[in-house]
Amino acid sequence: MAAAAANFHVFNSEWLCATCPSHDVAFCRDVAQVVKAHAVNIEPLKALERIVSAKQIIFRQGESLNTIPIICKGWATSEVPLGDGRSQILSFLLPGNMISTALFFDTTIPSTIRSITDVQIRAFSRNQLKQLLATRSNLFDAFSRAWLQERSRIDQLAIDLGQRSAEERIARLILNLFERLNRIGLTRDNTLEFPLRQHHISRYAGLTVVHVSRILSDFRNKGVILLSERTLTITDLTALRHLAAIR
Amino acid sequence: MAAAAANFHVFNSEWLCATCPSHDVAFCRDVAQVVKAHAVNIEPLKALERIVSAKQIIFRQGESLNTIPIICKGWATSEVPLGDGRSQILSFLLPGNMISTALFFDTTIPSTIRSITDVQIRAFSRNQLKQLLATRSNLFDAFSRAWLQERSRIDQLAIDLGQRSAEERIARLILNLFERLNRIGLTRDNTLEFPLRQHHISRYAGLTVVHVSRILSDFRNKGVILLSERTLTITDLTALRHLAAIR
DNA sequence: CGTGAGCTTGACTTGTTTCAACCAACGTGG
DNA sequence: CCACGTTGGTTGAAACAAGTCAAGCTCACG
Repeated sequence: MAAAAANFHVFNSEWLCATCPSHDVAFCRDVAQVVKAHAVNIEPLKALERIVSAKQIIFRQGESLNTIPIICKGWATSEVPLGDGRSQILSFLLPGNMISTALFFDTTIPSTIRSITDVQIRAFSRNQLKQLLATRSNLFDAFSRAWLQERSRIDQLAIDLGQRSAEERIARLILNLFERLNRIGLTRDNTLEFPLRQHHISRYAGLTVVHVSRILSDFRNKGVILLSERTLTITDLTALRHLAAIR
Repeated sequence: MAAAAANFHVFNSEWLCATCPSHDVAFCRDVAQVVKAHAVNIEPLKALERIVSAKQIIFRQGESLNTIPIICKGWATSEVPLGDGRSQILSFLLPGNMISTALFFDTTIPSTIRSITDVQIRAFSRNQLKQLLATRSNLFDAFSRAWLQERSRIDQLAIDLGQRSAEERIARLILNLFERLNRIGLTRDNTLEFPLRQHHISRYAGLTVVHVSRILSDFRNKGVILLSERTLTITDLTALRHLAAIR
């Protein structure tokens, strides 16, 4: 861990760190101008930097934290173990996401955070960030947006799990990830890095790995996606949207 | 609608209105002392009172509100329609619950609120409540708790929908409602008012009405619950807990 | 008295899980 | 460098949980 000044740009609900290669504003080709216009620089704050290798537990459910960690690079899961081996993934954390907005109000982390890929994290002091939030209204707004988005995402998951078929859930997951990565400039030509294993998808979508495998094969056979070597290409966006929404 | 001074007592995450019969502190027999000790009186605020009869839409998804409404009496749902007739109930709102803590940060209401029974609501001005929150730290804490609880409940729903069987989901729903009502003194001898129709349960638990009917019959036959005339008695709490948690 | 909302039950269908076998890729230690 | 276990993915057959369709029932209400 090393402390360093944080040159973050807060864009919509993403907290993008200008000093991380994958976040460099220049890297976000399409959104670069918008980011520059709306970005909030929170340079005065120091952030603890931490690098975690793939498949490690970063924070354990119930652990106490007095920092607000943000994912700068890599993918992680926020998941809740059930004790009998089962576990539900509540969200996939991508670059720019806070681990949990709930950490502003409670030091206890409600879910286990586990890295999928190698992950780079920067953690702000909760108190310092709180103070900064109080004085900078645009930063406060950015935080509100992040919070509302986190909330609406979990709502959406509950809706999907309650009402939608396996096919719809997986199609929607792919589309969501695509859109989130797209917003921060991490896609190109309908193609994205896709480090998820089938067991991640299954634990997010409430399905068995076997069934996930069948459905992905199905998508491939239908020609809507191309997936190999941790890279996913949406070859027929219209068809995928159709699979995602309509029964 | 009528404006009146609000003599609310904020207890844990419940916002109990002393002037509503069902909330009268005296009514909360078991928790009366605790409430008195921890209650935060927010008398200076005026609240708009509103009474809605059963099965009405109180607020429609996407509607704009600049108040924070609280359920004083009766039950309601927070639900998201899917457009094709399906809809997912995200939470049941009981006396003392805010319609949505998200209303602090966004005027747009993210779900449709519909009354189950006749409902009495009091709505605070968002701005006034915000100001009061800033000056009274115990009120702020109460709000944080309400927010975190709302959040943890929706997380729990997603977990249940993703990982648990129909039987488990329904058993857990009954236990949750029991505990929530118990906390505000609205149960006696393992018995609670139970105004839910099977279609409410089905839309919350992501099941068909038919299947809910079968499972409830099953619970009755096993002798764990008694349910008739909108009244539910848990006759075998241990067995119900067992059904709720263990596969 | 008729109509609609809510509940129950039976027979049948379907989506998803379970179990099992097998394969490919990969890292590791002898 | 090979033998080996581990992780991740695919496929088939059978079992099962939940959905669908349909009929009939009660009850409240205008």
